[in-house]
Amino acid sequence: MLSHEDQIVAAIRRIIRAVDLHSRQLVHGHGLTGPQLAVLQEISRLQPVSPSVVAKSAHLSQPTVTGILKRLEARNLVQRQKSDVDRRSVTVSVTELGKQTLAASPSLLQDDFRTALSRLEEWERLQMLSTLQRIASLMDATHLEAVPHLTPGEIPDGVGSNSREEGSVADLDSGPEGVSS
Amino acid sequence: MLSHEDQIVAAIRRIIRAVDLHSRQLVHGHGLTGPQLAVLQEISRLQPVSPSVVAKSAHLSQPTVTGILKRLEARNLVQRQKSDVDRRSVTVSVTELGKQTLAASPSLLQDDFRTALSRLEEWERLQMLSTLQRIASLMDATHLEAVPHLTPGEIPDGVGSNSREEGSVADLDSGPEGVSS
DNA sequence: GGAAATTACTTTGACCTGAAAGCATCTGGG
DNA sequence: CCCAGATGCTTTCAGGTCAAAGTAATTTCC
Repeated sequence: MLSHEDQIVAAIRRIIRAVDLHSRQLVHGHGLTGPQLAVLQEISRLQPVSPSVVAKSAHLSQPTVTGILKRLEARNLVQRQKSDVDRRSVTVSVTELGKQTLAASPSLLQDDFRTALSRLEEWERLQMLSTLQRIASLMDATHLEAVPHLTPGEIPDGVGSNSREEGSVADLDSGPEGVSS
Repeated sequence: MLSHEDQIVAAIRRIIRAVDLHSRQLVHGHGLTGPQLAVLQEISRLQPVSPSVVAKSAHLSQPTVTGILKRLEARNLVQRQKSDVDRRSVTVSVTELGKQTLAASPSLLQDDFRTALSRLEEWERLQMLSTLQRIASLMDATHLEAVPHLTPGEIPDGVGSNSREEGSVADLDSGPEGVSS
C-alpha cells in the first residue's frame, strides 16, 4: 500500500509526463515544442531582453535557454544581437516571422486542459492554484538546503517564502502566495 | 496580469523544475537519479517483472525504461534475463547490490519536503494529493483528444476518469479519485 | 506448415535539462 | 596601466524523455 507521499510523487510524475507528451503534440501541430513556445512568449513579452532574464522568468537554466535560442534562431523566429555597451551580453528579440508564429500558436497548455480548468468553479481553480503554489514553494525552499540536512523540529525560515533573489524579474509568477489562505 | 490558468501553468513548471533539481541532488548524494530510483523501487516491488510493466507502473515509455535499465544493469543493480517460455520477453530483478543500494537510498522526495509534508494537517495532505491527481487526470484525459479539438460545452465522457486500459498493472497509483470530494 | 499480424523489447534521433568548464568581456584595486 | 576577479553567455557532458523505426519471437489465419 502506498503512502500519501508516494502517491503525491506518483501524481507529480503523471503530471510531468502529461506536460511532456503535450509538448510533443505541439511540435507535431505547430512546429514548436513547449519550452520553445514558453521562451518565445517570454521574449515577446520582455523584448528586447537578455538570455539570463529569459532564463529566470521562464524558470530555466542558462544553458537550456542557450540551446533553445539556438534552435529558435535557426528557424528565424528570434534574433540575437551583441550589445554595444557591454559586448558580453546579448539582446534577443522576436522576428516578424516569430511574431506571426506566436500569434498562430496555441496556448502553452493544451487548450482542452484550459477549457477543462475554466469549467471548474472559481473556488476550485483558486484552490488548485493555491495548493500548487504551496507545493512549489515547499519544494523550492526545500531543495536549497540540499546538503546541510535539516533536522526535523526547526523551520528554516519561512517555509512558504521564496528566499531567492529573483528581484530583477519582479513578480512574473509565483504570484500571491496566500490566495485562499 | 496573469490569469489563474497561466499561474497554474507557472506553478506546475516550478514544480517540474524542483523535481528535476532534486533528482540531480540525488545523483550527487547517492549515485542514483530520481527516475533510476523510481524504477528500481518499482522493480523491487513487483519483482520479477517485465520492462513493459515497469514502464506502465512508473508512467514512463518503454524506451525510457530500456535506457534506465541499461544504466542500472551496468552498475549491477538489476539483472535482465530472457524468459524461457517467451523469449521475446525479459524478466528484470534486483540484485543483492541493488537491494542494499535501495535500502540505503533516500525517499524519492527530498527528506525536507517530506518533513514539511508531515507537518501539515492530514486534510491538507489529502487535499494536495487530491488536487494533484485531479490535475493529472485532467491532463491525461486531455492530451488524448489531441487533434480532434473539443468544443467547450460538451464533456467527452468522464473527464476525471482514466479511460485507458492499464488493467494489467491494477491500481498502482491514480488511487481514489474522490479523496476529498 | 508458412505468410501476416501481433507482441516485447531495443535502437535511433531529436529535444530538454542543468552542472561544470570554457571564453570573452568588463570592472576594480594596486 | 594592468592584472585579478566578476559577469554573461556558450560549450561539453551526462542523463531523461518519447516517437518512430528496427529486431526478434510468437500467434493467427489460411
